[in-house]
This record gives sequence, structure tokens and C-alpha cells, in this order.
Amino acid sequence: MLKVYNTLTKKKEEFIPLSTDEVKMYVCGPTVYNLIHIGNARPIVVFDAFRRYLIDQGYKVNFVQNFTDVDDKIIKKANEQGKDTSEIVDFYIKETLQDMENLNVLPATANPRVTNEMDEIIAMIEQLIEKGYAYAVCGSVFFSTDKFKDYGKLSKKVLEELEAGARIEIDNIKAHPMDFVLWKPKKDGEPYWISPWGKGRPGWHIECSAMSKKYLGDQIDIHAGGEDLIFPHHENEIAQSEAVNGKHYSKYWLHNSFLNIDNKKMSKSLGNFMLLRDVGEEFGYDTVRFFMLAAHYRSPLNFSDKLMESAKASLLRIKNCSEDLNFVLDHLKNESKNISTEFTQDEENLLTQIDSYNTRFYTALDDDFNSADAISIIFELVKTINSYIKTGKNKTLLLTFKETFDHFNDVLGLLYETEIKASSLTDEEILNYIAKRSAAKKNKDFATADQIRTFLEQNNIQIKDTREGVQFKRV
RNA sequence: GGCGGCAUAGCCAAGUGGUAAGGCAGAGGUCUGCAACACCUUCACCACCAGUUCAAAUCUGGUUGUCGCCUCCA
Repeated sequence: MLKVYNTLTKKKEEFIPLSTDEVKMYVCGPTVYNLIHIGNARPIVVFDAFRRYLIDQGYKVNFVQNFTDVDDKIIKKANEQGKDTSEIVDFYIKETLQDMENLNVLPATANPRVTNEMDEIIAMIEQLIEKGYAYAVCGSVFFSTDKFKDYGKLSKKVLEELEAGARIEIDNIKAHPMDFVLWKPKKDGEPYWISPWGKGRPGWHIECSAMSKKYLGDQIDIHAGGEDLIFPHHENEIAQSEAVNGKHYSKYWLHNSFLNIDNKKMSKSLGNFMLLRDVGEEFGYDTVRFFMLAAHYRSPLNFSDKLMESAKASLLRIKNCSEDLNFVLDHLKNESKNISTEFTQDEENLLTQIDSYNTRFYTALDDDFNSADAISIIFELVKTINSYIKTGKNKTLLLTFKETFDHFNDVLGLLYETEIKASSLTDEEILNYIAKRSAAKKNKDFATADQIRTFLEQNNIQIKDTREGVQFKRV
């Protein structure tokens, strides 16, 4: 039974979707004015893995992630570079989608862009005005926070206290200091759309409410994003959506904790961010993915080169196991005499062990998606497999190992083909060198043997001596 | 000022009432021509104080430290 921590109730709750076989999930996407940083990558990775788990549980997941493609920072960047905003936006959306692919993120069911959804956004604002939740002043439209009685239910904030906060600028065209903007009037040099209130563009919060409504309907199962979005973004979304639809909006609100750098929040505005692109190229995107899933999504996670090195070494252990297992199975194909059909007592015990790994793996993920705990089970399985393949040859058991191991890795999306550095050598050439090295070893000409090994390593080929022969892989 | 999170080995990180998963790094060993990979062994009284309990890292109160939200932010 899956339980998730719901920010709305501050409790772990049993996950029961609105419909028995489908889950509607909305994750707030990035504002596209730069390549995404590794902090942006955390919700992307974590909620992708969560989605995979739901799929594994038999749900069809309708997964929507938007791109915010109209925003002050985008306009600023366009002006700086003397380009049209659409040019900036198209470029960064393309690059962000590439980053997601590099992270082995499943494509979303829909990736709506704000600028394509203006009709829905304007229509929603009109309805808010009609229902008395919003008012227009001087080309702006504001949401009237004190009209929505549940305002603050997600962030547990009380209007009066927010009002007392010193950091809120008093804007005298607003009826209430906490009212937030739904539509802002056009300024010089800014892109604009025509609305009943004049030329302008939408406020940030209404965009997600409108896109979520259009692509998923009035009610959704899961709304997810970074914890900093709880207030005001998600709080305002609830106000807008529930005011218009008259229904409870999202059943579960999931928020990931931050990825910090030097124990400080990383953000575009603080300027202490690292681009996913750079980190991914240096340590491998699969390492980034592993790193993020190796901690619980609601725990703060610190980032450093040292930690990435460590994560890379950890992941290598899983990769090596996968390769060794495949190698042994491959080897067994050509060698029928070694295939035993009877299980020894030890092998029977291992089958029981696999069952227990399965149970523990699912128990971990059922408990608020504890991917860190689940990964620890993978490592236990790795150890068991590594021990067995040293001597064990039972094909049925080996296949059971493989099935379980691959399944665990698939649920988290952990092992996938990453870009392989081109080597000028063909497989045939490599095998040739390996044969030469083996011959040299046989003649105790170790100098030549080592020379060949070094040569191959320089060409990004790693070789490994095993009982069954020499393995190689491109790295 | 208001609200919230966190504090577990050298590092990272699970565990939320019955005497501490897992990974990296380290040490010793097996394997190897040497290495890499792998395997075996080894490595924590859980920030501090008080309390509840037969029993607490785990619950309660307090202290200290730390991070975040209240403003664009994943």
C-alpha cells in the first residue's frame, strides 16, 4: 500500500487516486531563460522516478509538466541579446528537453507552454472576476485573497500575519496587500496579448491553474514541485482553481526538498548554481540521477564534486554487476553442459532471499517513495549476485537474478545507455588486441601485455580478466 | 518578527519504541604475473540536557547549531 506525504495535511496518507487506473499528475516546470541547473533537476528526476513507480504499480499516468515561457527574466535576456523572446524560449526548451532525456526522464504526456494557452488563461481570469474573486484596476487584474476563505491552507499561513510581514510592498492599487496579480498591463518593449483589460500578460500563478485545468481537468491526483513553490505559487493555484471550479483541486501535494551547494540554497538569483549540463558532462547524467535518488526526496541534499565522485563509484558497482551478470549468462548460452536444472539447498535459499529483496524494495517505495532505502536493497542484491556468479551456474537462478535486478533498476530508471565516447577501434580490432595480450601473458611477456592494456585504456576501452575469459567495455 | 525543516561513522545516507540498512573512502586478507573488477573480514552507544517507558537514535519538554519559506525561485 503506497503512502505519500501530503503537504496539505502534513501527514503520510494512503495513496488513492480519483480513478482506479489512472493518475493525473502535474509538475511545475522551469522558466526557460537559461539551461537548467542541478537544483532544477531534482524535482525532474525525483518525480519522474515516482511516476515510473506508479506505472509499475499498474497505473496509467497522465503526466503534465509546463514550460513558463513568458516572464521578466526571459524578456530581460532577449533584450540583452537583441533577440526575440520566442527565439530565446525555443532554444532553452529544446535544451531542457535534451537535459531531461539525458537524465532518462520519460517524456511528459504534455508539455504545455504558457504562450500557447492564453485563451484558457484569460477565460479563467474572466470567471474569477464573474464569481467575485478577482477585480480589475488600471489594466491589472488581482485575485482577492480575503474572498477565498481557505487561503493559506497549504502553507499554513494566516492572512493577517502575512500582512504584517515587513517585506511586502504596499501597492496602493491593490485592495488588500496580499492580493496577487492575475494579469499585468503591457510595458514598453514587452510581449503582450489582447485581453478584456487591455494589452498585457498573465501573472505567473494563473498559468499553472489554467494549464492544469485544460490538460488534466478540474481535479487532479498529484501536484508536485520544489518546496519553495508552496508559498505563494501553490497556495495561489489552489485559490484560483478552487475558486473557479468550486471543487477540491489536487488530492496530494508533493514537494521535494532543496539541493544545496555548500549547504546553501542554490538558485539562479543567488548566482551560486551549477548547470546540469556541466555536471552531467563531467560525472555522467546517470550519476546525477543516481545521486538524487540515493537520498529521500524530502531531505535536503548537498552537492559537491566529492559527493559526485562518490556517487559515480557507487553507481559503477551496480553497472559492473549488470555487465558481469549479462556476461555470465551470455557465456552460459554456448555451454550447455554446465546448465544444472536442480537447485541445491543454497540455491533454494537464494530464491527465498530474492523474494525478501522484492518485498523490502516495494515496502521502501510504498513508504513515501523511499528511493534511498530501495537503492540499498539493490546493493544487497548486487552483493548476492556477485557472490553467486563466482561459482554458481544455475541458469534459472541466474535469470531470476537478472529479472529482479533489471526490474529494480527499471523502476527507478537507474541504468540506461548514456552517450559513449567514440573509440576509433572496432569490436573486431579490440578482440584482436585482447587475443594478442592473452598470448603475451601466456609467454610471460608481461611488458607487452601491459602495453596492450594501456593502449586500450587510452582508447577508452576497459578490460577485465575473469574466469570465463576477458571482458571489455567502452567507457 | 511569523512559520517550518533538519542534527545518525572520515564523507553521504536509511532507520521514527526493542540494543544501528546501504554506498564512498580507509585497514587487513583472498583472487591476479602485476593491476582493475569481485569476494571475505573490519570500521557508530545516533548534537546536548531533562523526562515518559521494562525498553528511545526513535515519544515529550528544553538547549544549542543549522537550513529554508514569508520576494522571483525547483
